[in-house]
Amino acid sequence: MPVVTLPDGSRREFSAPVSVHDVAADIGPGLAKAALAGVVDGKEVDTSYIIDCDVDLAIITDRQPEGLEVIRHSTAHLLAQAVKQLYPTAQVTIGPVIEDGFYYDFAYERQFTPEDLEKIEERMEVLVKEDIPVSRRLMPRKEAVTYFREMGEEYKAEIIDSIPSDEDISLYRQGDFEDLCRGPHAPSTGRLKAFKLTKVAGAYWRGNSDNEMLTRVYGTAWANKKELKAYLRRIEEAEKRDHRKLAKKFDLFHIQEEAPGMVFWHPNGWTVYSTVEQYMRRRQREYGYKEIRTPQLVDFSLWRKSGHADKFGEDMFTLTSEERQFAIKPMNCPCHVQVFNQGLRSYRDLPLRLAEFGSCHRSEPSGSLHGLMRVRGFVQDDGHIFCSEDQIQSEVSDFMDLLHSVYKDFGFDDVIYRLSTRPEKRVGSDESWDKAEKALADALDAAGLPWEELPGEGAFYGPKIEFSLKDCLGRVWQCGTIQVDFSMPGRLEAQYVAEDGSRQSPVMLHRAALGSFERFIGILIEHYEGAFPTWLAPQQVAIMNITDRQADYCRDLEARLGALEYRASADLRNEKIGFKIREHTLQRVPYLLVIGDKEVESQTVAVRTRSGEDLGAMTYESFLQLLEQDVSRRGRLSEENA
RNA sequence: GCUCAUGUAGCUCAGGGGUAGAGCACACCCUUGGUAAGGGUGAGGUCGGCGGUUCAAAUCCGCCCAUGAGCUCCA
Repeated sequence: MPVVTLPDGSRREFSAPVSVHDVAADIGPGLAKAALAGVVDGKEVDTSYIIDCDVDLAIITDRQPEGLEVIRHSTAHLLAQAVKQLYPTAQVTIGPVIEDGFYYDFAYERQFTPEDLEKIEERMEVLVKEDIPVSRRLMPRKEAVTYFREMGEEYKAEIIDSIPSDEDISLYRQGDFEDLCRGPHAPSTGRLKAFKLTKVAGAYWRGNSDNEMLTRVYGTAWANKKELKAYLRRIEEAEKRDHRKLAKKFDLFHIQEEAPGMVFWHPNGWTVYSTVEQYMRRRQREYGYKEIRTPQLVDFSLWRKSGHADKFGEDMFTLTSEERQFAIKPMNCPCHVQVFNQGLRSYRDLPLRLAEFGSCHRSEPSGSLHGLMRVRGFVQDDGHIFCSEDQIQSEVSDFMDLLHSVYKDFGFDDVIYRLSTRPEKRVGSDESWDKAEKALADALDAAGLPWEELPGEGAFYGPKIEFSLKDCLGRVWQCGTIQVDFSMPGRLEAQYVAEDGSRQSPVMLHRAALGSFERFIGILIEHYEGAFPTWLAPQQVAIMNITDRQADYCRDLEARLGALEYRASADLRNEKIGFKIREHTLQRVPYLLVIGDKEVESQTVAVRTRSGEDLGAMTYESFLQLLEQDVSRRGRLSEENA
């Protein structure tokens, strides 16, 4: 006599064991139709699961996130079934749910092509129409291994071996296809109504590049066609914002074959870049940093000493001159230690904050290059703080202050904090780690920030905080970081004289707010879709004459604004005003000044914004005030000032 | 680095074993026009590079380079 308690607290009593589906049907026919799975006493089960004792039950439909996962997982199985029918010698491996969809990896004699994808998707549609019921059964481990091995599914057999021995091995069958799976699954293939295979790609077995490469099929699946369509539209939106596309449209930068992964900045892009750089320079000076500059080429022996040669030797660009081997610096830290090491340092010098817009080169794998987001030549807004252990917390707090106000100025209000703590392999005493981890955590807590701990994810030389920001599409980008380093100062013999006259190694904090200028500007381009706020806009004001009669007045305005360091230029081309407005609006110039006889006569400017708003005629002084206000607000979303 | 795809005019793209195409951009001419595209004329390409097959290759084949999507990696 099972009693079923539903999430709303209501109870239903049954005279005999019932399935989840029966309970749903007892509640209502609509729910019975919508049920995809159930949660019995906290465990996800199929709708066919038999309840034979008193339980808590929640019915899962496609309205819940769990339901969507079931749909995606079942669609992955549907994909595998279609593949096995079309390519019987293909072996199935794994097919998990991922964000917005799923994938399935197959081992096959060749990689699938986009044409295969079309065929597979067609077959999936056929299988959905057939509405094949899905059933589950249990099998002892050994038997399961033999079962899959006999089917020629070596990978599946291997997976079973890695399942903890106390777990049941469950198999799901739909028609001619049976797969190892924990479940739950949709009750039949007919329930899968909105999916699309999106791409094929290679992927290594078990994610290890030493293993063979499988062929992976990616797909997306949703509760209904409408959601699928909305998803595809979202993808299109993101593609429109692609910084590589916008770079062409707005003439910001280019990358060419002869210098893969390195950026040729054009005047427009470089204006943004140098504005960001000058801004960072000013902000860091405010926070007590001394700017320095260190060499690009450094003898390989320093990289051996710092330990980078061992770990990253292959990924450094090297060259030989007069029989000496050099590396182009992949990072700035060892060079900053060299600056610290000049002269005898006292505890009174601490904390010493050194900053460099350090140009670095790393030989990133060719396949990983991606526009400005992953490059081989980049510039970090790098900084190193040499301090004592006691100073860590206040230094971290100060840095977070700086970082927040910087992010706000760039229009990012949403920051995610992650603290990575000691890994198994590490240097430094446990006491030092205790102290450093606590200092970082305390700094986060003191600022009242929500943070997540990533245990064991710290670097071997110390714990770190990573700062990620969310752009306007909700995408997360890791930019800032602050890392405690117990190792490098010792390796590179950095010392200071302590109060008691003894020699001590300082703690070194590595920190960056933007990460790399390249990547950060890439993020800015996508965040703003090329419509930079006025302080960053490559061109801030376009001055357009209606006829040649106003040319001199336009040139005069251009000169006056230029003298005040505004980026204004006159467009005196023999074109109609509508044409010029269209062009500069598309180029996202914040302010368009229309100059006709009326404006010359009254010595005013007619102002139009890039959003199409007509602000009417105003005096030059009024416009200047408007412009100044806009620029000084930077990218801040709220009215408060820096 | 691995897998698959792609590479044609400045840009976006069509074409495809037999004289290289469009739109936009560009140049010149006409037009001096008040808030998102005025008209005409013209110039522009060794079809990513190297090699092969062929009477003939941008087209088919091989290698290389770069790019794109993933995988691996990311101090």
